[in-house]
Amino acid sequence: MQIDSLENKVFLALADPSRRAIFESLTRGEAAVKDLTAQFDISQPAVSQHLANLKEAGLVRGRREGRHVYYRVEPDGLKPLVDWITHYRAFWIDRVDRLEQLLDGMDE
Amino acid sequence: MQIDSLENKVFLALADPSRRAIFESLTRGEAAVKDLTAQFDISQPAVSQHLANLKEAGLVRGRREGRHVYYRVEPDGLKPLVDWITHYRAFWIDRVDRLEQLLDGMDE
DNA sequence: ACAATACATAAGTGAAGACTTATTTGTTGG
DNA sequence: CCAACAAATAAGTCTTCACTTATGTATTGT
Repeated sequence: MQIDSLENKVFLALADPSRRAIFESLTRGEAAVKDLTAQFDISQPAVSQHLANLKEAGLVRGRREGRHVYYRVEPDGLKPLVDWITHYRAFWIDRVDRLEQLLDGMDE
Repeated sequence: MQIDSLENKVFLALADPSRRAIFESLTRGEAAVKDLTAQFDISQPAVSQHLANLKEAGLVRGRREGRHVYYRVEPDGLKPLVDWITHYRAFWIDRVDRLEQLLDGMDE
């Protein structure tokens, strides 16, 4: 029994193709659950569950307007993912830098 | 029955915390299966299975040397992930740019 | 050659997860 | 108000998956 970090939630949320497809759709603009349900070949509850998952991961935000709930992408939602990547990317760049330094030193 | 794309494999591979931990460990340097098994609290077969998964996703590469198999990070392995992110990040930046253009236009 | 070491594969198990249908909860138009 | 619509939640099913133990496959040292 372990609390999952936001980072883990983001990775888990994006691991599912349907969820990524929903997220991608939302990057093209706000949409109500109804619209998303029409757009994909899964039931309305499935869509709602995916949205709840994305919301839990901080990737998406819901806004009620009358009978509809409009979802939109949360701008900083991908930050944990970006941070994770840049962290390890930075490591490689650092290694490359150090390699270059080494090579430069050998030139002299 | 559906082929899964490399993109999907990458997302799936990184969705598991143990697998991310193994990947992260490998960014700190090449390691044999034995070393990784010692490092984490799971069995050797579990480690091998995770490595096979990471390899299938193009995130990792194995090199046999005698009885040992040394694994290392595949430098371009994260590219699908980076591409995916920048694709949608580009969309937001574009939106921000257009918003700024609009605001600039209103100044005149 | 063979015992030992390192790793991979096989097979089984329990938990998590992605769906479904059925129902409940909000919210409005008539 | 209430019939109808929109979305969320409940409950059940079937699959996927992360592990385990057991076994197979390479590759050495002696």
